[in-house]
Amino acid sequence: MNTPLEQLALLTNALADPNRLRLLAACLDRERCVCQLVALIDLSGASVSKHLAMLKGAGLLESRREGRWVHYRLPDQPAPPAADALAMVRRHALGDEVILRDRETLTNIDAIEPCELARMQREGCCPDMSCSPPARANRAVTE
Amino acid sequence: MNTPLEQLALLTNALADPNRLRLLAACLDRERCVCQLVALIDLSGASVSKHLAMLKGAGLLESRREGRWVHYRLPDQPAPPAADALAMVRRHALGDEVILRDRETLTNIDAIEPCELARMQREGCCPDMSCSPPARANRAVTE
DNA sequence: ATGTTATTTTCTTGTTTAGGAAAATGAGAA
DNA sequence: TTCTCATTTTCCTAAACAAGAAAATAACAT
Repeated sequence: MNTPLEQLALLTNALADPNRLRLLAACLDRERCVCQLVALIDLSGASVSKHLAMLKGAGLLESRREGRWVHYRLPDQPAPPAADALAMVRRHALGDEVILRDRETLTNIDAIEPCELARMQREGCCPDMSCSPPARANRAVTE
Repeated sequence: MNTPLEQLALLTNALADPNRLRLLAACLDRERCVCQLVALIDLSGASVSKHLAMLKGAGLLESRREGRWVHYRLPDQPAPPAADALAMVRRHALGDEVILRDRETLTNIDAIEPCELARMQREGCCPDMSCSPPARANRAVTE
C-alpha cells in the first residue's frame, strides 16, 4: 500500500509521542481495555482513542471488540518493521521511570473489573488510580 | 539529560519524516558533506541543515567541520537506542525505491569534487544532479 | 583588513498535530 | 423498541512543524 519509506515514517511517527509510547508499553505484556488505558493516562477518552488508532494504523497494535469494551494488544504477527520497532520499545522504554510507575499502576488497575473501573471513571473518582491501594480499592466509591 | 521515554520520543520523531530518512540513509555507508546532501534532496540548504541538526540532536548523526564544509556521519559509538534505530533504518529503508535511486545519484555526486558541486549549485545547474552522467558532468557548466 | 562562500540561525507563513467538547456509533440491557 | 454507556468520530482551537527568504556565522582567500 505504501512505499517502505512512507511505512517507516508512519511507524516512527506513531512512536514519536510520550503518551503513545506509554500506551504501547502498557500493552507489551497483555492486552488492555481502552478504559484501563484511560485510567492510566491523564487524557480524555477521545484522545486516548485517537492515539490508539494511530498505533493501530502503524501496525503496532490490533484491536478486538468484546461487548461494549474494546481491547488493544500487540499484533500476532507484526510486519518486520513493526516487530523491530516493538523490540526497540521493549529494550529502551521499560527502564523509564514513568513506564515503571505505569506498570505498578496497571497492577492496581488489573485488580478492578472493567465495569467497576468504568463506573469509577463515570462518577469521577480517581481518574489516575492514585487512591487505589495495592489490594483493590473499589468499595470506597460503591455507594 | 532526558528521561529514556523522552529520548525515545526524540529519536523516533527525528526519524518520522521521509526527507530525514533519506538524509540519514545517505550517510549510512560514508560521511557526506552538506552540499552533497543538498544536491541529493530537493530542498533549500536551510531546510537540509535543519533536518540534519535534528538527526544530530537525536544522536543519529555527528558532524565534523573541514574548512568551509561540514560533513555528517554516523556516530562512532551511538547510544543504544540510536544504534537500534539505525539498524532498523538499515534493514527497512535500503529496499525502498527512493532510497535506491538516491544511492545511484550519490555515486554521481561522489564523482564531483565538493568545490565543483558547490559552484554548480551556486550557478543553478542541476540541483538534483539529473543532468550528470555516470562519469562526471562538470564541464557543461564550466565555460 | 575586506571579500567570498558554505552552513546555520532567525523570521515569517502555511500546514499538521494534540487536545477537549460534543455529536455519532456500536453493543448490550430493560 | 428505548435506554445506557464504552468507544469513536467530528469540530474546533492552540501549539508544533516544515519550508523558504534573508540575516548571521564561520572559515578560507586576497
